[in-house]
Amino acid sequence: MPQNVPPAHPDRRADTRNDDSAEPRRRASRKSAGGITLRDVAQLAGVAPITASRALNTPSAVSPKVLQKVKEAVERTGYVPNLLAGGLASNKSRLVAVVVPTVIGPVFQEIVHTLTESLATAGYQVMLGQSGYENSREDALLEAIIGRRPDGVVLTGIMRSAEARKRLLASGIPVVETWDLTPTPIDMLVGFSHDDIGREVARYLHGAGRRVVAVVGGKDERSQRRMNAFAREATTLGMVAGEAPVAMHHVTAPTTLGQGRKGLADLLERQPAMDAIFCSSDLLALGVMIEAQSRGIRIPEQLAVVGFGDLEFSRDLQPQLTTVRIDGTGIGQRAARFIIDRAAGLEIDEPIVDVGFSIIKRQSA
Amino acid sequence: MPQNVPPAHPDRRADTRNDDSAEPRRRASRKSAGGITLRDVAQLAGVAPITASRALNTPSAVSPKVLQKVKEAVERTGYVPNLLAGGLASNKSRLVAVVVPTVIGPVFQEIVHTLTESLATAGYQVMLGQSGYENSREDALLEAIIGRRPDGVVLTGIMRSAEARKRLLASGIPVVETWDLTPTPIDMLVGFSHDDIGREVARYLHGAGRRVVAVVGGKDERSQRRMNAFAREATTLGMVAGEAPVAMHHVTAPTTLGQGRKGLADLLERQPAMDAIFCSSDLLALGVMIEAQSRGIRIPEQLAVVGFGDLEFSRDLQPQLTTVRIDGTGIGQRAARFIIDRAAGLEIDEPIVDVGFSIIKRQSA
DNA sequence: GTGAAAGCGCTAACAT
DNA sequence: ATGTTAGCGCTTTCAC
Repeated sequence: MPQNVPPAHPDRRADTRNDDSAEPRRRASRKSAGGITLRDVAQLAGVAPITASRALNTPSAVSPKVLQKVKEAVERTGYVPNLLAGGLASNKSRLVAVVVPTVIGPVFQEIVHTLTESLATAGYQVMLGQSGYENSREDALLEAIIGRRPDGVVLTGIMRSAEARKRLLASGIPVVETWDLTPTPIDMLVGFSHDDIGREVARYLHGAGRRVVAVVGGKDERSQRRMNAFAREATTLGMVAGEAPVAMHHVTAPTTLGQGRKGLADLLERQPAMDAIFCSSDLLALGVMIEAQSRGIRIPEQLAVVGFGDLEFSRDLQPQLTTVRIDGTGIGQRAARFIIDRAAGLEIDEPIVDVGFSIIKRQSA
Repeated sequence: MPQNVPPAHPDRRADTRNDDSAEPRRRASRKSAGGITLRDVAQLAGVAPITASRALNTPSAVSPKVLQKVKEAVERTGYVPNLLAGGLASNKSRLVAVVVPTVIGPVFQEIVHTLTESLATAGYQVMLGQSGYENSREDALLEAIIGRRPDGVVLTGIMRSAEARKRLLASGIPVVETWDLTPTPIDMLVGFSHDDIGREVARYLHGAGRRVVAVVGGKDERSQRRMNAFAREATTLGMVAGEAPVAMHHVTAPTTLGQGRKGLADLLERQPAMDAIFCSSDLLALGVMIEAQSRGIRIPEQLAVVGFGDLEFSRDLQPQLTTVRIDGTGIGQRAARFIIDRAAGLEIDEPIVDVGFSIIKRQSA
């Protein structure tokens, strides 16, 4: 005789169709999304919902037979777990917020790409936020992020207000700051020193025999730090014309090729003696090169050009561009690992990483 | 005043436990995230949770007095609504999945940027997905997306497998396809015709007096369509050398400047008579220009070059690059609007939009 | 290894 | 205008 199993998981929705004479009218059950739920899968597999859940999340915790049945049921129904519900119940959203000033421009592409890839592989999705170069809607963005209860936040290239800092800290969400070495990180950090870069580039040009340097640089804070460190070091090394300070041409971010062209034109007037230019992006450097070429200035003979970013095209320019390379992929991977490890409850022994940079020596300088 | 009343025991006698003592044995309550919840805010404001909810979501539905009190309570506690819970309850996640082949490269930047911006303004967040140019992990990606129950999906520049198509359709999530004009869209569509572009560019070059054309193009499907349409039209117009087909140099996506240089070198051998090249990206075009320059080939006198994408730098090149402009911002805005309107339950009268393109005539062709 | 109960934090539906 | 109730779909906790 077939054992009459009492309904292990009564269907509440079906309940509403029962006769309503015995009791005052039952409330209409609220409408569900109508999709397949874990309950449906479990029912089909003949197990309790929790068992189906375990079969999907910790397969080793159920018997092979059950695993098989559940898998079949999933297959048959096309069930896709509701991660909103799962996240609410488990307090793990498997979502990581990535904040960049903007995705326009080549600067943060590599890091966004790598984060998205690495995290996807580990079962996390990336939520994208753009902070702009102004601090305007930073609060709204922060609210949107915290509201999703992400398992981590990766901050790239932005200056956060003290208020924002406090709220993030208070939220308890793991935070990885990148693209800089701040003295007092909120939590974890993967970056490099903009000051060091400026200094090293100055030394490199000095070693290459350059005597009067100039700068085309973006106005954003980090670019400024590279440029100022460069100018200081250059001055120390005597790479200036007489008493004049290092000539600097400032442009607004995001930097463009056109700004590079204008930059050279401007600097040529202000400091005709210069024989080397440090640009705060490869795009600016390309602009400088194109402008130089159209004026018959030969690179590197008359003018050395150094870029920043090592964009994909830089090695194929004519002449090949000497530039500063940042390992965006490495930064992304480390940041992803930090978040994943933290979510797994692992200890992070060294939460601050300096990934450094390298000067890629090519023909232009 | 609302108390922490122990949950009223549901009238379930089906429970077969027979050792139930008179006193309800208290299980350890499951740990909560520990954060401030709506309940806390409501309590502080002296109202029911639902009233606090209304104060936040539909302020017009509550009295000014209550609104004020709730706002104060939010302020005091630093409460941030849990959107996971809200999404689960309301069946609206306020999340939009955006899928691009890759964020590397300039092609999809504008659209991702605009979508993120527009949707953020409307209170939606963007979840980023990268499909790669292969169809490999498309299924895993789809699962990750559907699992979040987004209010919309924007698909950009990808070929979806029939299986993926079916699942998306079945999920009931509003879908906006972009970057192409497919004959049978899943749902909504904002795109342009790659065939038309190829055709128009051929006509333009013909009108400019060019007689033998060639192509440097990416191997991805849409690039191919532009290139093939271009070659067909060029052949029709007689822009070929004798019986020879239009010379085509194929490169793998993402396209690079270096590939453009190699492309010109290759084409120069295969079709020395050519006087015009259509490139499937501005980066390729720049490569062609640089290679031409290093060989002493004058543009546009000896060789006309047309790009695709109208990157920011293209107008600042020497000579300025003639190219095809796609309004990525416009596409992003329309796609965002489609999703927002659909989420608001509005009718979409014309769910298929052809945003067209324009040939930006500059010096290179 | 499996399951019942009890929520996670919020909102829809109904009631006042 | 405000409150009560009952879930949304899942996982944690505890029990066997």
